[in-house]
Amino acid sequence: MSLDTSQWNPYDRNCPSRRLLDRIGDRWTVLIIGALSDGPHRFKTITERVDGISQKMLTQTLRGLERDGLVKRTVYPVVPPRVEYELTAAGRSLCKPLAALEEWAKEHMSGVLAARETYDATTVGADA
Amino acid sequence: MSLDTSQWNPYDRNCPSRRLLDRIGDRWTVLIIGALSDGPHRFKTITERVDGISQKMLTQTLRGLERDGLVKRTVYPVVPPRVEYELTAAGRSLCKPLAALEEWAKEHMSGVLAARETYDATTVGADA
DNA sequence: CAGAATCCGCTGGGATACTG
DNA sequence: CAGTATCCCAGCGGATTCTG
Repeated sequence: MSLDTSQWNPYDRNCPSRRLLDRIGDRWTVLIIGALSDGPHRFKTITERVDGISQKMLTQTLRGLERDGLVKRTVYPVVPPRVEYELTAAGRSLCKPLAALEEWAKEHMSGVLAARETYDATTVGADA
Repeated sequence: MSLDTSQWNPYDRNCPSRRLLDRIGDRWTVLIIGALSDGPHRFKTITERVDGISQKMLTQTLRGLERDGLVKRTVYPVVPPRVEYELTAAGRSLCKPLAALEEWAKEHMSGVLAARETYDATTVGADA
């Protein structure tokens, strides 16, 4: 592939890679990619897997991912409509990094919770 | 450490791990952790490294990271003030996953850009 | 079922001014 | 230098309604 990664620098406010980082770090993107990591799924299935996502945000995020070439959208001309979403090769390559993030979150959840208690207890003076 | 990760599920809207995922996927968190990955740094240094971040967001994000036990804040009682931020052990464990994300973004930037052009060209009908 | 469209509140986040 | 405090706007994103 011979990719020149040196030309992209997310630490520069004007670099497109910063916005890409925004997208993939997006609250819903992480979960949607995760939900699609085991194969193609219908719109409704994703809604169920990603608990609490609104239909608007799901559509919107999927469109963005499709535009970025990370997800492929397939419409089956049947009634009622059947639309399936699946990761492209690029999309699949995102699975591992995002899964790692998910894994990190789960592993450190209790530690973070504990740290917060300590912090909040130490930061006395905010209460009446 | 024997961590029971099975109790956390970010796909559940009420699980705290979803919010943690939000935090670490945050636009600024990724860059700030990255900026601190090579050692302690002063407030101003981070501002310069993370191009375009406002002092408000830097303070706010750093406070959140400190509260979560990912960053340690050290104040040197000198004048003018000198405050250094450094990653804790937990914070350092986040470096690799986030660096992977950054790396992914840089590697796939050009592909994504190309995909967008194709998509936008295909999606004719939005104009005029 | 899959989605488009609309209304709208909330807050993320920038700009600016002030302080220790 | 390292913040804190305010003002304020844009847009994220939820709820609801309507359609093919």
